[in-house]
Amino acid sequence: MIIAEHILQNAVKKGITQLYNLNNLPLSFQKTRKEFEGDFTLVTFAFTKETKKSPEQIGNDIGAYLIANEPQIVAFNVVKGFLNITLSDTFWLNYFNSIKSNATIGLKNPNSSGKTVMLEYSSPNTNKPLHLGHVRNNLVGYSVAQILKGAGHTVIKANIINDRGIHICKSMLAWQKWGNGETPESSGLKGDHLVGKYYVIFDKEYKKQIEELVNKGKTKEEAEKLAPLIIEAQQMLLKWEAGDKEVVDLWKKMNGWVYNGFAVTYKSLGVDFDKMYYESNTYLLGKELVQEGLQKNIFYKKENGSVAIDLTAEGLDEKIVLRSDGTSVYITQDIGTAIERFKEFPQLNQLIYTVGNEQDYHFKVLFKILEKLGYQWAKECYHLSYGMVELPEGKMKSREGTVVDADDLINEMFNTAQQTTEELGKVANFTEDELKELYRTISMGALKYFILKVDPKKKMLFDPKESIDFNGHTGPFIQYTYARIKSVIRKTDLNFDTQLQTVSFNQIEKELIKLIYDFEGTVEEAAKLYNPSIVANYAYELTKLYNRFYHEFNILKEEDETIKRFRLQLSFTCSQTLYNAMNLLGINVPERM
RNA sequence: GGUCCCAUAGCUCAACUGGAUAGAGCAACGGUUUUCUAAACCGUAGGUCCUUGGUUCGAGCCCAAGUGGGACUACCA
Repeated sequence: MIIAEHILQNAVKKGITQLYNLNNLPLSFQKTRKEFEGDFTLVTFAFTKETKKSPEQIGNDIGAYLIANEPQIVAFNVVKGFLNITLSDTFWLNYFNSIKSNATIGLKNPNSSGKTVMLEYSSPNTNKPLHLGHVRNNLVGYSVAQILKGAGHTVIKANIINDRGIHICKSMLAWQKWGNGETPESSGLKGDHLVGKYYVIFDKEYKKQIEELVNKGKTKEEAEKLAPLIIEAQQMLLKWEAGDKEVVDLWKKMNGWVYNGFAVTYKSLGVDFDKMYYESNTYLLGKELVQEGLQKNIFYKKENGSVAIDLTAEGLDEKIVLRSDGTSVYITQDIGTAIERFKEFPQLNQLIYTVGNEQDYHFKVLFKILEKLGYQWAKECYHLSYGMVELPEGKMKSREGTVVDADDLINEMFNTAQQTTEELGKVANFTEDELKELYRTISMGALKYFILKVDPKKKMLFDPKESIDFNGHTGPFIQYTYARIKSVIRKTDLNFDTQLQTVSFNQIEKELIKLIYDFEGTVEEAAKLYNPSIVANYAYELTKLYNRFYHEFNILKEEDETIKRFRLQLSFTCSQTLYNAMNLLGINVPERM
């Protein structure tokens, strides 16, 4: 329990009451910056108005009070409006003793918060393989789920597969026309790639037809609607909706290929789901709710028969929720599925959608509509909006082939990991299987860390010409440090039997303990903000500091037995903290590398 | 046209949500290994935090205007 802040809060509160007879001033402590002496800092500018004293005076008053009245506080200094407070070494040692052998350091007990969250992520289309943009979605979604679990929430990971619609029919039609019965087995292609190939073929042929029509004098818009291929695809969609056996069988067959392909990619990425939804089952949901909304006058019928909602008062536009022919649009089914999920899971407190920021507007509208329909939980719906992954030349576009394919990238990373490891030549006694496992761990560590270290909200750049690094601020650096600690521990007997009573630790050791102390708050903050990058950057800070420690001080060769034991325990606790932090990111750490 | 997002070192990203002298990695340059894993460590160099005004004890962060970039604004999904 964030014990240090607790002590400071209470002591300072009492002090202010006694010194100035003031109550309920908001106190906020921050970590003291490295350049200054101290552990925590109280900013005293905030109290100048109430106390009518200078910030320096206030700092000195409170500081003196703390020294006199709180035995755990041993020193203070004042710089301008900053009161820097130092806690005793005993306090930090006690803290360390209390957590050092705790495997779940920083994490709350599973399901202890009483809050249940459904987190939807991944949500692929079944007409093409996954690319780097999807990878970011999967990694962010999975990591946020891990972090929310770490914060004690119950998390249901959900995936809604976009398995129907005109885009699926495009692949199907192209395969029918030009596929010659090709299968994943006959072609040696991964199922999702095979289907994606025909999606691209469709687009190429479709563009040809458009061009021909334009040459015959049609406008581009007319040509896009008149091209025989698109008309055929639309007919196929109608047949699918009517349950036409031939179309449905083809659809099942090709979707099956895609699912097999996705399963491989998901396994590589290390992501999984508790609940699968399929749009082919849910796309009709929401229609009857439109009737309900009409009766409540939340929606209105337009002259042409379509149904809409007016959100101009909210700063949004008018939005169609049902077409004039009575069929639904995308948001209709989103309304339906949201309601369905809260019915299916009555204990649900929150619904999180991991979807790119290009859909910010869509979700604003969706949540507003749900709110207007009177659902109390509407305000607990949250769009976990992440930025696009861009290439140096701009956004990735599937149809134009300017995408970084997920499987290709994963394979490349694997090869780089293998090559780098072989060059370093430290794995002579690994078996073949152990090596493969190690390359997987390192390559995915590099890829995942690369993506998760940046704030999900921001767009990020990926340059395929520059391979993802294995040195510096990277996943492998953290993994290496973990393995390094394990290597030291393997050489001796680590035991926590006796508590350390008195150890005078050096500056870096104290900083390490303080940093370990920060982990719990870091996890809480990351959970509050749905932001894995906070955990990623924390892990890096701890790693860097540990390496400095490792370089400057001996552990096994230390002659003073007490210090040796302390350093060993401290190293272990660092490794455990790194393990937990990386686990929140979905990154494995190797025992040796 | 309207709405929203973004702009920090040559490049990729931080900055604990308004606090102290804006930090890392990569790239460049120099150094460290008979010692627990050199995927490491130490050092040098690199900044008009897009611009201009405002708010305040204090602004990279808040407000206003401008510049540049992006997304959205379908009876597509």
